[in-house]
Amino acid sequence: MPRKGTRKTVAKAADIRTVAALAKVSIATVSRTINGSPAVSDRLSKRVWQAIEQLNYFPNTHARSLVSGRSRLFGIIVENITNPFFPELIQSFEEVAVANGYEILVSSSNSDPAILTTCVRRMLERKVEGVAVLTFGEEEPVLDQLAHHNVPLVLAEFKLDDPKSSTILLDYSTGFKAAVRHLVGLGHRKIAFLAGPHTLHSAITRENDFRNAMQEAGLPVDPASVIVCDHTLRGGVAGFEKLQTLGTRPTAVICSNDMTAIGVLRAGYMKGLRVPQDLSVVGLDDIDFCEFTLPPLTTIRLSRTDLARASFDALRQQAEAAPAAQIQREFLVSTSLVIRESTAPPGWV
Amino acid sequence: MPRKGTRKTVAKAADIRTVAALAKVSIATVSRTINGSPAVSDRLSKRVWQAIEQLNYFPNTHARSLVSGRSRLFGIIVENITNPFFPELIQSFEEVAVANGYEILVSSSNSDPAILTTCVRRMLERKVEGVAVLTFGEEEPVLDQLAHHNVPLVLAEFKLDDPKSSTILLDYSTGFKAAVRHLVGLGHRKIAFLAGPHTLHSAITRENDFRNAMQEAGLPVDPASVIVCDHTLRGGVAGFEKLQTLGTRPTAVICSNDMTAIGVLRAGYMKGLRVPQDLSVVGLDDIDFCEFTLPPLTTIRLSRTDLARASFDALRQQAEAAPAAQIQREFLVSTSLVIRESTAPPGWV
DNA sequence: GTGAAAGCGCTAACAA
DNA sequence: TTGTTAGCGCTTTCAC
Repeated sequence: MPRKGTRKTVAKAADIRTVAALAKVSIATVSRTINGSPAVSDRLSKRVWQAIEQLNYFPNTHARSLVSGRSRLFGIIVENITNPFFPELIQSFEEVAVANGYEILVSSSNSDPAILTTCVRRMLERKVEGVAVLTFGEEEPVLDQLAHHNVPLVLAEFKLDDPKSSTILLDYSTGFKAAVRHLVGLGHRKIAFLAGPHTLHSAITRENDFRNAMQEAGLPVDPASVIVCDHTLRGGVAGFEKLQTLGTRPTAVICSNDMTAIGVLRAGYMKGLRVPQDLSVVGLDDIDFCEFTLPPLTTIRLSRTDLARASFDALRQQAEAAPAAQIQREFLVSTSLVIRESTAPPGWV
Repeated sequence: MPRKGTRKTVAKAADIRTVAALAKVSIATVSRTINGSPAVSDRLSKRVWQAIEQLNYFPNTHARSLVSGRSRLFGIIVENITNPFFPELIQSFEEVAVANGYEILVSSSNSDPAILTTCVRRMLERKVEGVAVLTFGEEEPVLDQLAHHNVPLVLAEFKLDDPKSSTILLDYSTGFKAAVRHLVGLGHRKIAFLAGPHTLHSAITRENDFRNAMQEAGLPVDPASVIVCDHTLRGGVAGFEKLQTLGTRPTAVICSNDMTAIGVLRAGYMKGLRVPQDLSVVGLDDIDFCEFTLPPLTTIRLSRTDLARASFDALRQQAEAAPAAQIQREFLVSTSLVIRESTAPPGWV
């Protein structure tokens, strides 16, 4: 039989005064105890903790933030949560943040400026102490608004002329060079590139770094074999089809991200083309799934743990540094090649 | 040349008093205007909005929450963010929430009670107005703590004896019956099941519903052909291998979730077994990726939009209902079969 | 319809 | 070392 509906007059949750009363100290002492101030005697501290325990008390974050001016909240804005790279990135970011006593507010912009504006607004209202903008896109107007409100920012691959902002530079170059070297070592000469949309900073950087790597290897880049896709699986399928129409067929293709590469894998399979025997495929990101594609994908790894870590560190420094302190405003995250089974000598059996 | 370091003495962000002063009204009027109180004359309202615009003002959420006792925050706890189902679910939940003026706090528990406890604690501190616990697991102790603090709760497939909690029931039964009927229609008689871990409520329910569907179809369930996996891709691979050792080989297999099915697809491919010719495979969830597996996966669709929507509605009702109001405490989310290319008649060419 | 004033739960400056 | 007290920025009575 269900309990009666009386519910013992909904006891208002314990507040700092309740604790103080029970511990027979002032609220200031309770506050100090909670915040680990050294200026509290063991005797009182013990009494306070006991009272806290007994009342199942925990402080009200809103009150705390209001008076201290610190929310211990960071925002993170990603581009597109459908690309597995981003959930994985958020996950890493959250882990670091929570481990360091911060909370996170997540938003995905889907590259829609209107959505982005709302996100930013919401974050501003919640008084975030910093925002990691990991969209890799061009959202400068909105960023200006954040910068305007003196919110520390960390951007991927983009520098804002604001002392409160930091930048994470991604060294794709290392990864691309390794990838090209790897392919050349296998005997490939004709290497195509499936690029990302040119609205993304990262896509442009990646394409440039691919070209540089090719140049360094002394290989020409056939303009027709650099095809702009959109970083989605579907886009990879389309890219593969364009690849097939090329007069001189490349024996290997490097993709601007893993989703594109997975699209190529899939389209290739549907056309009866064998990877890696007929075509070697290289991705970029190293999302968890790469291990399980058919065949497992050779890819340029962009460590999301490193990226998350760097973003967090950048924000934390900005948030916690003394006003005039000199802080690190540029961070470098590296890439490396992970060789799996989607690459082999051309014509290999 | 960079601007000088003076930065026009960091103007403290505008607050309600600034707005009131500029609009030449009292702060009460500003507050009323912002909150859409009808008791403000058009004349003043206009002045206030102008001032707000001009100052680029927005209210401080912490102050608001502190005084009103309402945070407009919901928490959502999911099990494992590596399974694409969950990011997709979070995404949907966030959309509904934001569209309705709520914010969300996300946590993934990874089925670790310690992590869960911290999550709950953090959510409590932020004064969430409700938590959606979509872990499908057994975290009753922690839930008790939430319930204890009078926080509205919505749980998937689990009923808590607390007036502040609601339950979302998942009708897997419809989906399983459709799947079995589909397979039987194709000519299958030996249908195996790769179950989820028995620590999850949902896994147990799914297994039961599978058995019921089989019974209804008049088909026996060979105990050996029900194999417990763990809802991961790796687990699916292992499950497939066990399947291969069975004396009498099933011609079709239904999996407790898509990741398991994808594991089967992959393992099958490595063994040179053809799907669907040699083995029909059915998943459950219908994650985005199903469309792109090789071959595209036939699956029992559990709409995450519906699930997110139901969770949100449940929480909102709890949060906003008048104290004594009668509210809906049970929600039903249905499943349906999505037929793609991983199922075919046994031995079909 | 509008304003004055009393807090929401907490931190931090100041006194003791 | 401890306590008193003044707000943090806002909503919400209660007068007018």
